[in-house]
Amino acid sequence: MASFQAPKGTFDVLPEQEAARAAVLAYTERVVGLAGYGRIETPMFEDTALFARGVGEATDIVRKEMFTFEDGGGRSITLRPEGTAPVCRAYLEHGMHRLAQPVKLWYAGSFFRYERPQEGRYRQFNQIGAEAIGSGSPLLDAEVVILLDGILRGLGIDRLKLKLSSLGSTAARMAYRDELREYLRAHESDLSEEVRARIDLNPMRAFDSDHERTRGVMAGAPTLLERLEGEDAEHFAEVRALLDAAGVAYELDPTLVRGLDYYNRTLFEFDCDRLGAQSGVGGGGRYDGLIEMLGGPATPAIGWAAGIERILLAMEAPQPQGSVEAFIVSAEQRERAFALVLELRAAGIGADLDLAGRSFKGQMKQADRSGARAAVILEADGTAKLRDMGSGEQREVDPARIVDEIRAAS
RNA sequence: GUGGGCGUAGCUCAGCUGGUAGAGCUCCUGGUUGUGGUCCAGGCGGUCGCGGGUUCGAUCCCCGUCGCUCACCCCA
Repeated sequence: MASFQAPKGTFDVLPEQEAARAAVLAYTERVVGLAGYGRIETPMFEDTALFARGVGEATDIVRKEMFTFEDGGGRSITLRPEGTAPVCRAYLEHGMHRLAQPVKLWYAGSFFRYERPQEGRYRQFNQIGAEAIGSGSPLLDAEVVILLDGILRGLGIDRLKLKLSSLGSTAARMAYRDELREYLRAHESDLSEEVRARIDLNPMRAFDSDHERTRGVMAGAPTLLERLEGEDAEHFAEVRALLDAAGVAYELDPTLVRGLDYYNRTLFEFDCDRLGAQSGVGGGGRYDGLIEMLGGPATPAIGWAAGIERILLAMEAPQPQGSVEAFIVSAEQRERAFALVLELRAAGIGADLDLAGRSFKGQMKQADRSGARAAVILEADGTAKLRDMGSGEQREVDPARIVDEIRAAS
């Protein structure tokens, strides 16, 4: 038993798992790249206040899930729990409001949340995300939803469900929350203890309760979508029409609540039932007030994030890792084999040799395991043979022309 | 933070009502003076998570602790 293990909620990504992750990143880059998104990288940690203000003091993330510490200079630092606030910070810091709007950015990297791990949930996890800042057009709402939908489906994830809602304007949302709170208080005696405790903090959560009498109460509760008015209602109708036109299926879910304070208007989430309890693969929404909250000018924006680990869980078993093309087998000519391996690699051909002192038979076995299509057998008399590991065919080759022979064979 | 399940070889696991450990896979060697993917044989590999208790004796019972895992909360 090893004396050290990866810290709780963290994990190693082993070589055979990297290919699938790389594929997710490559595909994401292609899809968002075609839509004009440029990649941005922000620090793994930020000033704690950025998240406290940006994400919201009342959210679970800020109240109990942040990895916060003091640096040597007495500054309060937090390992980033999400990507939107940092990207907005960078937008402001680099004066991106001077660029043509909207500014389209995407990112991929690790995020940190101090939580009890479970399937699809880790303390250090990875996300891909996209943010489009500087436009309130419903076209942009539709674009980002379609991008994530395209990425997820393109990666082969099926049994995917898109839930869509709108929170309306911040003012409308606040008004609705007050109305809901009043409604809940009026029926307080029928509510479960947990729901009652959250009336002030997060009344929307009451819609998710399993408590029977609570459900009864909520069936008669006003919903946010019913309260959408004026421009908010128009905006949402337009987003829906655009998604319909694009053939993106969704279901309206007025109870959809994302646990971050900065959202307004369009809200969406992709669920996959292959994931168990943590069924959310990714989601996002519009956050027209965030930039202003961070000290910038009023700037509309929208974005999403998706969990790479959850994407991987939802995907079919992925493809195997890469392998070398040629494996050099030799009995007592390791130096010669080594020199040949170096020569092949220099020529751009993946090559390897036995590095464990194996018997001849063991070397052939390793050649097989390595996935190499060709094995080169160096004989004691200086001659060489080229063996096709797929067909088993083998022939003598000119030792001086091995690189060419292998190149020709592949 | 709360609750359930589990912690025996690198991996997956077995171990009956307590008598100081087994299998399969993997890996190495041999079966073929050298040729892999099948098969056969042998071998390497374990402080039975850790600490304490009960007992003549504990992997097996009890307590504690750490870890993993699933779920709640919430979220990726």
